[in-house]
Parts: sequence; C-alpha cells; structure tokens
Amino acid sequence: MKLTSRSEYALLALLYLTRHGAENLVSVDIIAKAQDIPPKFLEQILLTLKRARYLRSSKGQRGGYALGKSPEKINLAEIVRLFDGALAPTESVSKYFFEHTPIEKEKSLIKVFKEIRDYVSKKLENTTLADLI
Amino acid sequence: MKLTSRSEYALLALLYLTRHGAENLVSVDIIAKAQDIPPKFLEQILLTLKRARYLRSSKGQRGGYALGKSPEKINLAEIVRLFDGALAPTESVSKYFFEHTPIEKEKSLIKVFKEIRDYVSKKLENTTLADLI
DNA sequence: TACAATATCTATTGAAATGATAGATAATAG
DNA sequence: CTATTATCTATCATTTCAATAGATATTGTA
Repeated sequence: MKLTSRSEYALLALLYLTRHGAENLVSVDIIAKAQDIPPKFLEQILLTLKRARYLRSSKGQRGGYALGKSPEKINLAEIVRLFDGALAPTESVSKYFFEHTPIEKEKSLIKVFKEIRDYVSKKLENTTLADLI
Repeated sequence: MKLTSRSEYALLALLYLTRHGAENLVSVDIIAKAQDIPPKFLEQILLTLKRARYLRSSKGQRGGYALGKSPEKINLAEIVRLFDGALAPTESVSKYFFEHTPIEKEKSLIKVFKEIRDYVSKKLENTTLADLI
C-alpha cells in the first residue's frame, strides 16, 4: 500500500470537512486553499467522494461540500481503497482486489505478506475520521 | 509499500538460490525457467542483487549465480527496499526515503502511518531467507 | 429576471514509473 | 578455439499518476 496524492488529498479534505461540521457547506476553492491542494484536482477527488456517499454537496451560491455521514462511520481503509485499491503489499494476498502475481506459489512468502495485509487492514479499518480530530 | 514485479522476481530468485545451496552456481536461464520469469528481465535483477552483494557470480561455462552470503543474513526488508524503495505507506513517514508529502502536517494521520511503517519494517527486517525455506 | 457563484462532467496532457526486450562485449571452461 | 555464460547500456511500449482545460447545470440573491 503506497498512498497516491489522490488518497492523501482526499484524507486532508475529509479532515477539513470533519472539523467544519456536517452542516456547513464549504466550496472547493476554500478547501483547496486551506489544505494547499490544486483546486481542479481536488474537484475530481471530492466528486469521487460524493459519488461514494462520503460527502454531500449543493450547487449554486452558498453551495459546497460537507460530510455525508458522521465521522465515526468513515474509516481510513475505505478511503484509501477507493482511490488506491488494495491495502495489501501484493495483490495475490488481497481480499478485495485479488490478482495473480509471481510470488503466488511461495507459501512462506504469502504468509508474511498476508500478516502485513491483516495488520494494515485492521489498523485502517479501525481508525475513523472521528479518531483523528 | 506495493511490491513491483522486480521485487517479487528478486525474492523468487533468492529463494530458488537459497534452496540450491551457496556452492552451486545456477545460470540465469535455469532460474528463469524454474520460476517462470522473463530471462532478460531476470538478468537485470540478478545483476542488481550481485552489485549489492546478495549474490556472487562467475562467467563462462559452468558459470552462474549463487547466494553471496548466508540466508540468515539476508532479510526481506533489504531486498524490497533495494528494488522498490520505502516500506512506509507514504514517504513523509519513511526513515530511509523521506520526502515531503501533502499529509505531513496532519499529526494524527502521521501517527497512524508511522505505526504501519514500524510494523512492516520490523516484520520484513525480522524475516530472512532462512526463515522461508 | 439576470447574474454570479458554485458543483458536475468529460477529455486531454505531460511526466514518470514499470515491465520488458535488444544487442553488444567480456570472461571462462573444456 | 569455441560454446557458454555473465555484464552492460540503451531502448521500447504501456500504464499510472498528477494535473489542467473547458464546457454545462444548478442555485441563491440582487
């Protein structure tokens, strides 16, 4: 699991919106400036988060984005998976994103990487936005 | 940390050579066939491993590659770092490959990712080739 | 009603990483 | 001498990644 900028920006935006409360709509540009994110890039990211129901939004004047569910119900694993796919170090040990990879037949290696996958998954699944503010 | 093919192939080759003993030189083509790796690609990988002293080699007839040190002294972290860089999920929490990344200022996030880095590093540092055969 | 402010959507770009191949040279065993 | 092997450098094709561009749709408010 190596975070892309997309994932990092998504987490930053979510933290910002968590701090600003679920009622207050905040525009892309405000978030972009506050967290130093390229605004058009952030736009795409927020749209993805909105489509996945982590955010709600409203157009027009006084429009913007806000959390779509309570911060206790949004964990880091979901967000990272949404943008970057598997949390596992190799997809042959991934639950949600399984694919064949060269080391597949080496059972002893697989075991090590599964333990890493399990640790990372649990860690990120058990950490919510609410834990971070 | 997401393993590339390079890393996976390197680990496969090392395991193969571990099983074949430090005395026996094995040619690239033999290893490539045994582990199903594109031979010219494997060639590059073995050369990198040799330059980093994990392998020794000899040219000419009956030449080939063998482990350059005992399998207890080669751990997985070294190999993955050699080919893929940081084990940490983001370089702003990497010890050996530090770089600035967007989430840097969010202390609570940094803490989570450092814990992941520590787990992964320790796990891979404490697993040697000898543990895997 | 008009306009300004906002989200929405799709396409495109440029750069870097990745996976792999090509082809030449050097050394060694038999 | 010759076949076999490692060594080295360059190149290629594809994909991923980060970011930008430009158009449309919706909404509040003056």
